[in-house]
Amino acid sequence: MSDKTTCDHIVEAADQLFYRQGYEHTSFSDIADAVQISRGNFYYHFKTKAEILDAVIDLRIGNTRKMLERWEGEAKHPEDRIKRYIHILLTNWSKIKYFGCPVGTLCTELAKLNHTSQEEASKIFTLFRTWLRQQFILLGHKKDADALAMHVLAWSQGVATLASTFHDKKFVSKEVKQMCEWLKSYTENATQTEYSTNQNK
Amino acid sequence: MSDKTTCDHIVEAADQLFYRQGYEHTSFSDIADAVQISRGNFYYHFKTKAEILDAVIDLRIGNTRKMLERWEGEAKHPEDRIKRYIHILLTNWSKIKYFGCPVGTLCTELAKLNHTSQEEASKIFTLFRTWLRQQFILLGHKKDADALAMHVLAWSQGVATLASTFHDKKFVSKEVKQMCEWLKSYTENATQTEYSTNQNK
DNA sequence: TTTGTTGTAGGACGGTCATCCTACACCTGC
DNA sequence: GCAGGTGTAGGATGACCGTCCTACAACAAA
Repeated sequence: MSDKTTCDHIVEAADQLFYRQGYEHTSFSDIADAVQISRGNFYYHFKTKAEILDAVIDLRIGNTRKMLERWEGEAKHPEDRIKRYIHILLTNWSKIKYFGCPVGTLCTELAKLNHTSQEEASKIFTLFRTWLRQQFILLGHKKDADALAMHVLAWSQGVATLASTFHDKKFVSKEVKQMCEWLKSYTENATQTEYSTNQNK
Repeated sequence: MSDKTTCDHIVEAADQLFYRQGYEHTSFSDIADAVQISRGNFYYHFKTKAEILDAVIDLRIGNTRKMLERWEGEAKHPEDRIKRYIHILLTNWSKIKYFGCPVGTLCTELAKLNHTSQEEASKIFTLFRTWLRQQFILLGHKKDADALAMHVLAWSQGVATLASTFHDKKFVSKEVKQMCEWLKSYTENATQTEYSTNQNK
């Protein structure tokens, strides 16, 4: 906390505001108020709003990477790891209820703005995709791993979207349960022994 | 075409622009340019931007209702009707590729803006939900009908979101195929005879 | 012809936005 | 003490936004 720079604080505040209000609907003043900093002083840290966005995306990529690594430490079995992903829908329910999935909603917004950082934002999705794929490979689904990863991604995305529209936790719980059952059917005939903790490179 | 009022043209142009650029990112000038009308003259037709949004939502509700009725005429078997819904992902691919699902993205945006018309927009979702539920009831899944409807809704939403992020048509085709297969498993043991064309009321 | 309604054109308004500039406080090294 | 880098404060700028107003064209009814 003490060693965080003003720059870090700006990016963290922007991260939250972009999630809750959207990128475009968040002004410099909003961020300035959140960080308790002079509005005009932003130029010293970030030349443009797009630069803040890129920093926010980088932050999210970093945080996601850390989270995935943590999950790998906490759960050795790939099924349990994938379950961690699925369960974000419940653990982050209080936010998802109002603002949906931070990744999906950002990508959607940037697509409509035809923003330069669209591809950069999609990298957060790709991070999850690659990680999920790796888990499915470990489960023995080498050929279908990417399709399975995309399927999990899409499923959770859809649930998040409907969750924020209807604010219905029972629906989310039901879908999470279904996803876990579906996952189980892809786990049962997998060899239990040879899971490697090593990722790609 | 000839009997359309200026008002209709405004709403139709706004409908398209809200879909492609988002509600907030679309200005009065944008709509005015599209309709070839004086910018300041909007006040005569719509007192506020929110009023245009409500008109757009009403238009979408009307169009959706018409489409569902058309589907009912074209397909007598509930499975085929639900398939029509699933296949929008492919028939509207050229738009979904860039802008996602018009319903989901609007609801998501309005949620972040904390806009008054959030509930109104969610009615478009509810329209699909109710219709899908009815089809599942006709398929003999009286008890689970709503959950199944929500599942189809969520699944297609997620696919649309990832489709607009990765622009990958193969993925969409694959998921559509899977959805149809999944649907089939809920159709096979349904009684083939007694499908009623009558809806609720 | 006059009156009134309906619709349009174009610009004025107050506000907000991203951006940019300048003045100033703080600190470190000389 | 002084110079120079680092960070901050606060306001200026110009563009754009939603909103609103007024003048005017077109047409129908009186």
